[in-house]
Amino acid sequence: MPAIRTARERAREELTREIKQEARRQLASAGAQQLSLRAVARELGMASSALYRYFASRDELLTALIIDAYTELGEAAEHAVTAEPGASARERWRAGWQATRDWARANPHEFALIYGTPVPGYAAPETTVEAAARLPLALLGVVRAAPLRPTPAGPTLPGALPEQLANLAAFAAPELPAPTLARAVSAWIQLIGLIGFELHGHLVGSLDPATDFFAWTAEETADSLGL
Amino acid sequence: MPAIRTARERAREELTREIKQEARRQLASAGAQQLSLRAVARELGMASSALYRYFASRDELLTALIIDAYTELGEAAEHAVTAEPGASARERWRAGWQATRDWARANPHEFALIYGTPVPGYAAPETTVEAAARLPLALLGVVRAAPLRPTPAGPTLPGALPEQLANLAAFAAPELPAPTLARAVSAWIQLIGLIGFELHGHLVGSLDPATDFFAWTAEETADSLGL
DNA sequence: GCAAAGCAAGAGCACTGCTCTCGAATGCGT
DNA sequence: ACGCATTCGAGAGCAGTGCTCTTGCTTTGC
Repeated sequence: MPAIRTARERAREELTREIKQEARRQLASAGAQQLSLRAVARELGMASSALYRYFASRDELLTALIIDAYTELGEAAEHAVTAEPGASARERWRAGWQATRDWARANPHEFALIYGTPVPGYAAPETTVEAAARLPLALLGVVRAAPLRPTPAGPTLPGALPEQLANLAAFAAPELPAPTLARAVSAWIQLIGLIGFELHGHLVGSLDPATDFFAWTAEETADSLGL
Repeated sequence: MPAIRTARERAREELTREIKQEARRQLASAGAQQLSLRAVARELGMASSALYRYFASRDELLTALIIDAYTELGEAAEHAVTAEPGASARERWRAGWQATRDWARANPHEFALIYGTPVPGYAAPETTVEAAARLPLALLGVVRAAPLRPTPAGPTLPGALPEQLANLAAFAAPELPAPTLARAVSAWIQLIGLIGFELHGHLVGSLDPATDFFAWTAEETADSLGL
């Protein structure tokens, strides 16, 4: 793709960006439910129908926002786990967890968009999975790079789980023992689940604010992995 | 409340039930997003405006469905953990987990409604919390009734967490040690988080179908609690 | 038996996502 | 430098939404 482009192409790109930007603003202030194409167009001073030259549908706009959110969260985590070169694996694990929670609390609607109920009937095109994988891969990177202490043997892996884990390990972490990989996936779910619970009010009246419980959970999962 | 009621009251009650029933049908087939008051009214052969005599708003109808879903899930779990009188604590734990997943897979939209993104701006009136508590209390009941094996001391409880856990224990499980209670909450989050991941497609391409991973997680959490 | 309360229905408002059409601006090949 | 095809913005319009208000009718309680 050449750096030199026609005025039309540049205008198109810029407008596409502006639309996403305005949509994101509305998303952040009112949530995905309330995101309205007409309101976006209104705010941008254009006809609502003109918007369809840039996004074929509301869902397509949302999908673009989903990818952006995954990417942003993934980058935040990646940056956190690599920020301190001399940091121990446990410190990097902690940093990754904290960065994830911080991002989620700063962008609750974006978090809900990617880890909450899928908004349309269910549209996760291939394009999203790469962006979606960045957070778990960043966390997994910490585990892979760490000298793992031995951990108590857990329950035996039932049924097809060893095979599933082997397939997963094949492209994500070939050197990791299957139980460790399983615990890493568990930790990822625990991370997202806990943040979701906190954000969606399921801990109100018990462990809310969840700051300390979150920190404890980070340590507990690190322990379970042998970090 | 007397068993004898005016025809009007009986009609009102019956219609309220029918509205919820039809709403639930639409919820189950298309999700909360698509639930339309007008469509419900249409299906029931009445004017949409008449519906507002029974539910003040769409959100109120949804809240009613939320309470029903919490209750149903809670009852399913309660039944599961008490079904086999002679069962061991671990077996009852397993049964509670399985029942939760089974219900969620049979009622994915209902599950998303209660444990996904809050649909309105955020309306969790007091009425919902009692119903919402049934599932975690049912699972906690298994832990309380069990003779717990000693478990490795986990990370120290940071900051205000001991106090939060003490408050929680005060009305939910006074006899449980704080770390065990914390692990129980973690297990609850793990349960819901894992089901959410499975249902919302976050495990596609890795550990989906999640049946075996789910079973393994149930064992792992039971281990961590000393069940 | 009658006033009061509860009720259903219709019209209507302000929205929504989305489509189609039509003139204007733009880019490319000649 | 011109002409044509593509791209674009805007407007009108469709079908649908949640919700309100008014208008009559039915049931209830005194």
